[in-house]
Amino acid sequence: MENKKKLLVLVGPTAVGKTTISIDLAKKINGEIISADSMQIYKYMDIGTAKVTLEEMENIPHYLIDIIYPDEEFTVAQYRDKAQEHIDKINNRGKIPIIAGGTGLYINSLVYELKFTNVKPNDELRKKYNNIADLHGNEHIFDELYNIDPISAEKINLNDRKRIIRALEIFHETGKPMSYYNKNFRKKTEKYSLVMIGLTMDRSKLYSRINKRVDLMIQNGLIDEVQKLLDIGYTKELASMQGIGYKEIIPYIEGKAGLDETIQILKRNTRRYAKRQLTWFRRDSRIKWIDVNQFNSIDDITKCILEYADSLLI
RNA sequence: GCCCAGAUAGCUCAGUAGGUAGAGCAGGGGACUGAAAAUCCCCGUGUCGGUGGUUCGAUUCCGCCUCUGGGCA
Repeated sequence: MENKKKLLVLVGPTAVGKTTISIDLAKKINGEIISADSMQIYKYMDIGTAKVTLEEMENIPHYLIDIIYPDEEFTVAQYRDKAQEHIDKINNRGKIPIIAGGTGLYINSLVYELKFTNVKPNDELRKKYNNIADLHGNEHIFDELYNIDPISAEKINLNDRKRIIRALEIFHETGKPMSYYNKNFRKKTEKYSLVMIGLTMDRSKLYSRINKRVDLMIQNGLIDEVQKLLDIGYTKELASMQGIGYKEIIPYIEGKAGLDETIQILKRNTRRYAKRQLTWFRRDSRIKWIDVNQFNSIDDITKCILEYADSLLI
């Protein structure tokens, strides 16, 4: 029997304490950390993404943080390729890779047999379809999709323009409908000796942590950080600038919103994001959930994780 | 102490010419496959402040009480 590579995945909503716990865990199991966070990949975006600092890392190697500039494009497929490389290398060194992060799609790209088509984003095509939809309504492009790929069209809402366009894009580039590629939609990977841990806590406690963290971000200079990004020339249209903590601050900098209002919206959007993350991760039955409030210390939480992960420690 | 205005969903408020009520925000649930911190879908029962009265029936009308604003002393 072949020796499967080991993989420990640590997920959870924003502000639940993933960073601290992942580092403590890495120290105890001789692990290295691979981030699964779609915003921490960007350089210069530190405060708003609650990025780990060098000091916090405590010499534990971290990967896939600060890997591109905010105006560069990045996709899940790239993430998956890079992450898999790191997983292999860390295993080869006799250490345990820990995926830690909150971006569900990135996690799924490693933990399911996602067969991405080889259709890369086509900005021109996307622009074209956006224009059509602006002029004639979503119905127009939705109908086009329905004619070529009714199966996918059934699953996509008329208002979800992004997905309609992506499905059209796939057909346009390959001549085959998206549903053709999505046959093994939710096939769990068997590639790894895998343990998945989810961190959670009482919703109201999580929300007050989020609110406090946002206040702290503002205190620590989030507004300056956003201002600097704008000064460099990174515009609000960039995917990176759509991140929570950036898209809300820009109207304030532009004088279109007051500070209190801005902070309220930022807190709310972060709360909603945490909720969506929980929705996403709840779907994966492999995740073993840990309510972090039931423990008195980080050390106790890590010990609990180690019990779940004993199969990796042999 | 007196006069006036309020008291309805977690918050701000609307409403019922008497037949037990609905918006916004907040919040909850869900979807998701190369933009994902993105994008999208669904969800509103609450002693209508308390108590007594009128009435077949009161959150709605009347009395008293409590509380909160504002005004007069």
